[in-house]
Amino acid sequence: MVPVQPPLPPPIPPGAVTVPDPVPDRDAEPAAEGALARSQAARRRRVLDATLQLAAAGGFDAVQMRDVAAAADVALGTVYRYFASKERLLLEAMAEQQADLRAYLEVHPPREPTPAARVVSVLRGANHSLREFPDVTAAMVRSFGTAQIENADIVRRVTEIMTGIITSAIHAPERRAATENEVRVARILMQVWLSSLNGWVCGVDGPDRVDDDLAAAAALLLP
Amino acid sequence: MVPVQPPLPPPIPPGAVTVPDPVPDRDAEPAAEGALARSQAARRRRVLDATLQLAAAGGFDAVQMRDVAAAADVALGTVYRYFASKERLLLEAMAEQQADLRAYLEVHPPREPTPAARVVSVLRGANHSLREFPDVTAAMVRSFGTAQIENADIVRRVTEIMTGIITSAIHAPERRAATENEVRVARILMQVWLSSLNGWVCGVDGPDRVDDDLAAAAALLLP
DNA sequence: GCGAAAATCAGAACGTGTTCCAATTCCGAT
DNA sequence: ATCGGAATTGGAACACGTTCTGATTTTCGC
Repeated sequence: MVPVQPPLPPPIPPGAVTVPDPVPDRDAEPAAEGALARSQAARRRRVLDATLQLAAAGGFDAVQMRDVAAAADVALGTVYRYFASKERLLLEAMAEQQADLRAYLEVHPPREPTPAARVVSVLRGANHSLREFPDVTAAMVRSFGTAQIENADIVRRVTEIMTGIITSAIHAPERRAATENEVRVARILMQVWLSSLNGWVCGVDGPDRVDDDLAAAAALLLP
Repeated sequence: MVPVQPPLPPPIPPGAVTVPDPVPDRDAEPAAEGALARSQAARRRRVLDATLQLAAAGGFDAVQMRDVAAAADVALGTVYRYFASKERLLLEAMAEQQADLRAYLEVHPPREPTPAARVVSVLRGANHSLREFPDVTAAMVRSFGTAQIENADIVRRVTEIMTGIITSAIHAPERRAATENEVRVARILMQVWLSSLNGWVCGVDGPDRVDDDLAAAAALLLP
């Protein structure tokens, strides 16, 4: 079992949190020009980094909005200008993490011969990374489980990314549209994944259970 | 599709909340004798009823501990003596609801000819009831999704009841031990169920999606 | 450069979950 | 009937997410 090396980004290299890269605010936006946009992107990034840093230390409860603001060197009100709630903040971080995983897998698709083996390989790799920062995972999964209507958009984005990752694994390395049935199976696997993660971060099951659940489901649902 | 009639208990007949039945505190405890135990059981019940009543009105946010205490005619501290947190309060209500469903199904097992059809029938019936009180469902599912380590026991209880309901449906009406494979399948279906409910209460999907997801999963996993 | 508009800041303030405490009431054994 | 201990009460107090406000700074079009 080759552990897919760096699927999820580490929650933060503990130094260098000031003035990171001037990426555009969200993925897919045409990179607004001025200095404002630049400093805003930097601020947003600092807030997200501070969030991950705090979550890595003590999980959901350690992500206190006043601390996030302080660590990001930003006023509390500014945090709320960028992220409408603590929940949203963590969900955006989760979406970013999943998007990073997807990007990584596009460069390093799984090589196993069968769909089931590929799916298991990808998800094991992801879980491996999640297990290295259990508190970050717990914070994100918990936010996911608490989600309200006002965050439906990010929740949807996260589930779509996860489903996309799984469908890609099903028919990787060939890149073609997924069949209707593949999408159904991928959705089920994503649901199993989320529920299983929830069971883990709640302390109901050990972390291995996540891998086991997914392996069992993949074996039953995929050739 | 015969909607299984009253699988989940209605959140409360809006009247008659004072001094309900003196059932023993939890299921399976030998009904302690004295007046103390009796009044305690009544108190506990009032608190749970008040919780459901408030949840039915406005969901998770409407269940405010001070209001629960007032509605149950009990001091705030007493609520916390019985339920260590708001989350726990809602999870215990959820466990009770699921236990009621299980009890109902023992009397009215599904009659369909195939395991898949029986499972779909049972879960559709349950969903039908859940949809009648969406705010109650949302409150419970949300508590489930937020669960912490200190509530691992109830979370486990709930998942076990749900899994048990599904395994029973798989091989109902004959009552025998479930095979290892049936348990695996039941667990996957339970996870799909929970995830799907989460998607519904988050506003990501419509309520029909829950039925659809379960039907699709059952079709893929069961004969 | 200059002025208007937007963004940010610092901090107060509010609501709700949770904890704590002193006073009181209730139960059960003597 | 009474005493001791446990349960309950009413309410204050605290923590943290969230909102609000007025002052200050930054950005951009002129």
